[in-house]
Amino acid sequence: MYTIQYIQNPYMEKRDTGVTLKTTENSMANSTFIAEEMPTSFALSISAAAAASAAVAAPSPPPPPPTTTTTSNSIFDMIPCDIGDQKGFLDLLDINQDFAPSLFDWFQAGPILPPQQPLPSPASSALPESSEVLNNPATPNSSSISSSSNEAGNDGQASKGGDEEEQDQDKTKKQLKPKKKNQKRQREPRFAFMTKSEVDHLDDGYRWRKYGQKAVKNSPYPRSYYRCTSAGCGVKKRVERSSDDPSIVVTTYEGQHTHPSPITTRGNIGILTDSTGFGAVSSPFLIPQAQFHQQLQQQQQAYMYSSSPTLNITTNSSFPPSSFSSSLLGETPQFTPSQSSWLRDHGLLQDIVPSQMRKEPKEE
DNA sequence: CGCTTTTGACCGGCGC
DNA sequence: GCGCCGGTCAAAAGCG
Repeated sequence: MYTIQYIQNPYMEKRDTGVTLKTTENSMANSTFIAEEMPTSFALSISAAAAASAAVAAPSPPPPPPTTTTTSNSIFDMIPCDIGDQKGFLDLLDINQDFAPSLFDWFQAGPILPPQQPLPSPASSALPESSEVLNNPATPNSSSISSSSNEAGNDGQASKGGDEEEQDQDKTKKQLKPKKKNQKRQREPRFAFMTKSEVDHLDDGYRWRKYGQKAVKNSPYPRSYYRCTSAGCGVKKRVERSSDDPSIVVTTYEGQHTHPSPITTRGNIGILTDSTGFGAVSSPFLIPQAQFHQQLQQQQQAYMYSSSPTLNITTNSSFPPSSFSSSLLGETPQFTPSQSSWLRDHGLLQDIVPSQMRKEPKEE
């Protein structure tokens, strides 16, 4: 099972506000995504075993303990992490804050549609500024984010290609990009989650190339930096093991993929597909925004009519499927077709599914 | 041979 | 201004 929690400051502490996504599947694990400042916490549970069922937790009640004990191998066991940034998760995502960001939103990191059905849940107001999501599940690969910093990151770097001349100048400058000083580089939306895993680098369906590794202060474990290998795709991710709990891996994603997941392409995601409808998975990263919006709208409508919504996202953002309701905590959550597709489209399930499941279905 | 990982150097931001 | 730290670069090594 995966437990996903949304925490405001994942890193430092798991806050109340959190969403927990729990999935219990064969080999699934628990992950918790935490988004900063998420007003309410919600939990989502998915039981993969059943085939893609998921439930979302309800909003208000005190957030469940972040630590779940499951094990899985994919990213999807998330645990709350903290992303260093102070910025709100929404900011990072570039999401309209009016709509409370949801975990899903986060995943998709894309623009969100206006809520068609305002959720009753109050949490919304709170979302103001958090920006990162963490999850603390206990599964195979989890990681937490720490986006804090200032990141000077580089997204902005255009550098490389940019001017070769610069390179000539100095090697010293090699990496420099003429960034404008005043202009801090804009950070791409980031999303972090923690997963309990023995493997540091989780298989999330995309291909990554490691471009750096740094020792982390106050932690015996190094942080690894990965970049999506697809041409033109600037998505990056950081992976580090929690010093508090070595079994937990914190993964932070930054940016949006501009291409489909190799896995998807290959049809690896099958797991949930067929029966569950997770099939044609397209993670949020994969979908062009315009298209994504359309899908969302359609999906939203679908949700509205969904007869048995099991998941509920409590943020004010109605966005994601309002149908996700928290009804099923603890039990095997089930996704309605529309829900499934929603998750799928947003990359939730896809991302959440442990690689194991995708690759080698286990029994657990 | 091509791609990925390793690893030391370097840069920019931030705090003191 | 200086030092620390996070993040990135790129050459070299490793691997299939």
